[in-house]
Amino acid sequence: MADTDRSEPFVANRYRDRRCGDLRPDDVGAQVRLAGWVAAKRDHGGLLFVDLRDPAGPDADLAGRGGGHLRGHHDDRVVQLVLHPDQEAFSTMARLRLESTVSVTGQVARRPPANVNAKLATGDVEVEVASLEVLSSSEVLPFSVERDSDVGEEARLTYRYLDMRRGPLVERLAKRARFAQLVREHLSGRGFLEVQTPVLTVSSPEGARDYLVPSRIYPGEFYALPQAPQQFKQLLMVGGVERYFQIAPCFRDEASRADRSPGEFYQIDMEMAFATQEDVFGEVELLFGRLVAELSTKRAPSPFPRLSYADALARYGTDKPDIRFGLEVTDVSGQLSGRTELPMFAEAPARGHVVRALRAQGAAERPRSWFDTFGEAARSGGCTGSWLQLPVDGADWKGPLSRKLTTEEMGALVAAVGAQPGDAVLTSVGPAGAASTALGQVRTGLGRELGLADPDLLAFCWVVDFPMYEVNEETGQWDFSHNPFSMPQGGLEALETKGPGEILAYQYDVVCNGVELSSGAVRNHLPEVMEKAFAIAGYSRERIERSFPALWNAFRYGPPPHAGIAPGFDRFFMVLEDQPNIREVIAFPLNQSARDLLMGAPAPVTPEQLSELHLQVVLPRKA
RNA sequence: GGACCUGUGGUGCAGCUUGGAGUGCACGCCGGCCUGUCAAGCCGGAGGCCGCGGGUUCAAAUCCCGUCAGGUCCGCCA
Repeated sequence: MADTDRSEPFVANRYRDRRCGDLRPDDVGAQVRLAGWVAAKRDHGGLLFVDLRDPAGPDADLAGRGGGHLRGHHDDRVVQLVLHPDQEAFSTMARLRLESTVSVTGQVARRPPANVNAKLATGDVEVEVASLEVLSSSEVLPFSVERDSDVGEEARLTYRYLDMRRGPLVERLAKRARFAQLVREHLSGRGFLEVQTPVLTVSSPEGARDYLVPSRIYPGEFYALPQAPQQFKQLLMVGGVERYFQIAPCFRDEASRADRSPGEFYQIDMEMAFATQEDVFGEVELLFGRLVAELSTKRAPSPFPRLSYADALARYGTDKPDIRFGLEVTDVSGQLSGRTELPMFAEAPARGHVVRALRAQGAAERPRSWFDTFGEAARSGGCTGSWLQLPVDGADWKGPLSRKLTTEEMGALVAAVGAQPGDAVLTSVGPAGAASTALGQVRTGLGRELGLADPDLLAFCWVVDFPMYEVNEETGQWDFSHNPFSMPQGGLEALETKGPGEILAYQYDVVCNGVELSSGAVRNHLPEVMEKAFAIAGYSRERIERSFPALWNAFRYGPPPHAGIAPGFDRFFMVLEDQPNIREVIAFPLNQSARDLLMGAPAPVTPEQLSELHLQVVLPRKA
């Protein structure tokens, strides 16, 4: 690769005139000055070896491709120094702790053939130290900075800078930087204008909890950090920007998950004027295709397959399916409900219920507790879960259904899902949406446990036709199921003639390997349609005006039809890098409880600060 | 808001099921020896409120309750 170009900006100074990791046999005989960390010492009493490590260069993300898989030290950044006891430097170095920083001068020497270290890029040479300057000394470290050492995450976050020195994290940060560069280069080349939008804005009544910032000059008033630049990007469309993008900071005061950073995260926020859903899909497939091609060795089939929200739920039991493997949920309503005497199946159609089944591969001899977990999951979704365990080695059929179904019925069920000896068949009876959910959880678990998914595949897919509304469990009222600014399919006519539960939206997700990467929509740019759409969710026109004054007003002055999407930047990169959690791709992440173990945030402030902001703290009463 | 898992010298773990002296492993740390190592090696040593509080018991790292911290999940995330 072009790593020679990348190391070009290196400038010699009083600390160093070469990088440790760059020394090669060509340099034998040269006088060099090197600076870095003492990564390892091997003290033979009459001879002292030191591994001197550079800081990570601009091509740190490439380090892993060479010797990065080797155990030991930071092979691409390290060179061996040799010190002899007749020098002043010898005793100084012998006393110096690991991870102290030094600057040394010396001569590059060829190693004797027997002592070449093939694991080091610099393994053919070593530096005979002539002089040593200690630049800083390190105390005993809280944990080993060795590349592959096993360190708990709590310690890594508390001493994030030491975690970085180990190597892999900085290599990911370097790759993340290239990821961001590529996004900018690609989208700019496709005619998208990068615009930065405010971080101090107004609280929005919809969506997640806001982070609030008290105003000093307006007592009792607050800014809010944006959950996403949603309204700003739509205003840019009204303002005549043809295509917009931004690697946008987003702030949401919500609980975190392994794939969801607490507090703050970034989105590749995009919006296009005079554009359709198809236009958005086309641009995203181009962008993602390029990102994968240039940053990953995995395959990403394109164009991305599409499935409707209803199909995703029915076939995979989730709206974010991992389509890298089969084991799809099967609708067996027809097979069983008419034929069996078992009331659970027989009466399903009369209740408007469906019967769904899943081939649980290799599950025939799983413990009772495993099946009970499934049964409990089905019950909590308002469904009835049951199962059938196929015979193993000529033994009996097992599971509740083996006692309740006839041999013919069991045969039909087994045939319907394609079960084999050693498998089990799980069934779920209930409302169409819910019936597959518990089965989908089992499918996901089996996929992981049995390793059914191809690890070299990035299986993107579009999930389209999300419902516009759903019933709020608490209030019983119709709510927007996703973005309230989405255009309903069928427009005003659909809103006026269909039941809220029947109306679909031009609302879509892009999913990869079972992870939701992004939501997007064709926006509702027509005030009269908007008014009707909000009315169904119980919003008066006055409330729209009050809640979204800028957008409401702007849409009175000729808004273009527009559509967009906002792929999660951190999450996409996490999937691309196969990282188990999102903190691994963030330099200074908050922990799961939204606490910064390094800086100590959040923290109390002084009474003076509170007073200046016209705030009083009222702590919750202890229970 | 809820569920589950984890918490043992500086680090990573084992010990907990079935209570019996802080018992063990690897790394690190301190001291000594050592001229070709490269995760150097050899010898010796120090280092512990078993997260914290309460309970059961003759006796608790171990069992029970509470609490704090970290993680995973559900709710939540338009």
